Amino acid sequence: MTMNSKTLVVIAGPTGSGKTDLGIAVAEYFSSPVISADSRQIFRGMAIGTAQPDTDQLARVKHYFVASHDITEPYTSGKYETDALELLSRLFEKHDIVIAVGGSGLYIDALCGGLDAIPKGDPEIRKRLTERLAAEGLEPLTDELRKLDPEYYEKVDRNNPNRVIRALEVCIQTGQPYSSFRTGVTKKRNFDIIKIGTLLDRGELYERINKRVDNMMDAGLEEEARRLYPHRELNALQTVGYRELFEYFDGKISREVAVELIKRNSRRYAKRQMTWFGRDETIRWMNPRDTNGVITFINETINHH
RNA sequence: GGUGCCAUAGCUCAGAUGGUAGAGCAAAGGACUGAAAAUCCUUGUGUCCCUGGUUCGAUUCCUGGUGGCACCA
Repeated sequence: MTMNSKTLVVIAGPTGSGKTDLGIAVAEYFSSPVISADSRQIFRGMAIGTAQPDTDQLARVKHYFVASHDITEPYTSGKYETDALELLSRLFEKHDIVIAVGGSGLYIDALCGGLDAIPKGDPEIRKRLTERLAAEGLEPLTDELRKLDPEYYEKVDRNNPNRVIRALEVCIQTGQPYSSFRTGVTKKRNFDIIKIGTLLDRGELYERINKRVDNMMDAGLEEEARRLYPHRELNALQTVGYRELFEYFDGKISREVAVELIKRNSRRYAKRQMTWFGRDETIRWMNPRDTNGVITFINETINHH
């Protein structure tokens, strides 16, 4: 039993499973702020498509990392780790419990376990590699990776351009193999972590996702996307809900098809999230509607520490 | 009512001159260390509409039915 111990309650789960509402309820109960762990809700101007908490919810509970950054500002999981930890240490001065809510598995892992200290990628190098990928294909890049980092070459998914380019850019920039920076060590945080996963029946989750997309369209997602269209190349907009509408704006698909694709891609995204979170054995899966059960679980867990 | 065409995976369809079948999409499973709502990998058994016949053997050919579509009345 440690006095003054601090606890981060993480609420994770697939998109559309009710993380936001549960997070608000739990935060209100503990009078805690919420820090979002979501790589897209962090941006301004994307409120509808990324299902950010609504104005009423934002008024009830203090939120961080929601609509806090401009879409033109490149953001990464590494920066999130730094920013979130710094914020947390300030919040823990006044709160014993802080709630983290989000669906970006890598961001949550960065926050809870840390990323290895790998130098930030140089945008120029990445740009060059990306151009080479477009011009020459992937093979010359994997060949180069074999020379610069044979160890990682053996284990990397060599069909995955993002992985290959990331490794290469680190090798080129630092002159050292990418794998030499990878320790796989989980950093110890100076606060306790309770992870809760929002678990819904697959059929129900998919129904909710489909319905939520219709609601987004009713709420003006198309207009939101039109405002963002000029920035369509930005990473922030490589996002379900916008890409499909951009295709519609380009006349490549009908509006109806775009909506169907948003639903389908949201479902696929949810499935990828479930795969990611399913690996995390520290997550306690609970019914997102069972607010009291979740609060009870949190209280009991804290008292046991 | 008549004639013709069609009926195969959740959907759209392909195919075997008779030896029980395969594409696309959908779907499912998985990977993931500074792009992560991104990116990538794997997975195809289904009364081949029903019934009877021919045949060693029928989903394939033939009879009859049922359903759909088209045209003619």
